[in-house]
Amino acid sequence: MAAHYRTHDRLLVAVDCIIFGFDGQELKALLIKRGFEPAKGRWSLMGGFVKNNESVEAAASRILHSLTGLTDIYMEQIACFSKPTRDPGGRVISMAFFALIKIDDYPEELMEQHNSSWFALNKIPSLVFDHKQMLNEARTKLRVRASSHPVGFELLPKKFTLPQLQVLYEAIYETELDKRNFSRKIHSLNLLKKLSEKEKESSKRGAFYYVFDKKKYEKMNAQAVKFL
Amino acid sequence: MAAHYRTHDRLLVAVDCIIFGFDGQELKALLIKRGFEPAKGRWSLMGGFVKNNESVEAAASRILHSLTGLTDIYMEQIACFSKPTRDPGGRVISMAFFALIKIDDYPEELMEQHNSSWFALNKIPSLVFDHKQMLNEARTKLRVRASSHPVGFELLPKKFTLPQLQVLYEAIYETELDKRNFSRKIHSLNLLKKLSEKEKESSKRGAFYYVFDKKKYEKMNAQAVKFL
DNA sequence: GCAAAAGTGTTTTGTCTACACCCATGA
DNA sequence: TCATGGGTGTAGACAAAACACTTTTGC
Repeated sequence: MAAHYRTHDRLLVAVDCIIFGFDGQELKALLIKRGFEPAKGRWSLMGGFVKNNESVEAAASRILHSLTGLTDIYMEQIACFSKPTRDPGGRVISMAFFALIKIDDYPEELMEQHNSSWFALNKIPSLVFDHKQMLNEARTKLRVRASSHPVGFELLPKKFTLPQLQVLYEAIYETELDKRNFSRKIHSLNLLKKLSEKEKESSKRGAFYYVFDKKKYEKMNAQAVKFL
Repeated sequence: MAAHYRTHDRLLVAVDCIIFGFDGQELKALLIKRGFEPAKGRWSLMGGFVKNNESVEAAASRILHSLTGLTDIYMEQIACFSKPTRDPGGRVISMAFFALIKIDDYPEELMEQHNSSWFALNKIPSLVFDHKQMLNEARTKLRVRASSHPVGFELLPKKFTLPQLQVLYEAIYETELDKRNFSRKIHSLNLLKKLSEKEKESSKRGAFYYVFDKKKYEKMNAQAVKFL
């Protein structure tokens, strides 16, 4: 590996992750209290620096793992934020990612340990730097993505009911959906397996559980399914 | 501006631009023969390094300007390419952009001067590094973008005819469109102003010129118009 | 027996697609 | 006068939206 590019500037490259979770009612984002200067003590996205020997995706995975203990998190690039003055601590460009996790997979202990907390999207506190903008773009991107790819399931437990799925999509799109149309649409995709078991907590009658049939989805090698 | 992040790795950050043009028949991409090692003499996207005091967008604009002499080029981030081994010349992460220019605005002299050349998208030669992948993602992104935003006009002269516009969209989507449906769709958007002048080169009858009414579009502050 | 959520079909509306003929003009 | 590309309307197919009642069961 020769060194041809000696004369050019080298920059600090960070990744910042918008981690979305769903509590059954609302979409939430995981934020942490910054533990170091500058802006120590303020709410911020989870982030870190990209190392010399890793891709930005690898950096994001590493950082997500260090916060949540999870691996194989669904993740997607949003955009590069690179205004020279965006971080008063130095010249840092940041690649923003959104990540989708099942909210229950993130253990409470770690929340205390890392000073992290879930915030409903309409109750986001002031954030450091350009993190609010990143979060807004993440939301937009999530909506776009969810409309053509089955990413919602990343936010739900393995087993979920149709009403739960509907509430999730209503949260993502910030709209109300008609349950008959929703049900028909979902079933027409043929991507769910109905279980015989029922969820009985939220109603007396109980709602059937479903699981997402990932294999089937991959088989139909659909780049994009018109989802909702 | 303190220096808080001293211990972290610094990386070379590049931008690479997929410059699209339209010659009235086909979509083309502007490529240049690399003038420096590594991979000197091979076809490549136009790129360069991001400087310490500029954003990636500013770097892309600067680089596009240096190649084409143009300013205010329509431009959009595609994705960050960052595999550690992607560039044998060193550890460089690259932000890919696509750019849309009017093909006639790029003067022939500059093509010789920079060893650049337009290539139809189905006749792209072998490219350095991961540039082919960047180009493919650019194409996808252009399609997505053009389906919901009026970006096609960036590729056409100020005055254009409906048949010209249709051929452009057929090139972007790689499909044939029905001219009656196309015409109705375009007119229903109410974003074109019909001129009284006609284009008479490509037919005896002549086709009316139109211009895109950018002000009107911005007034309807449409984030997204379902375009085609 | 009633409150509360689950589940299911039909009609209406609007959008997308397919399709064919006349028009204006230069050669 | 004819060859060439420009311009226009309508009917059928399909998908999306609106809409209400019955079922189950714990209390």
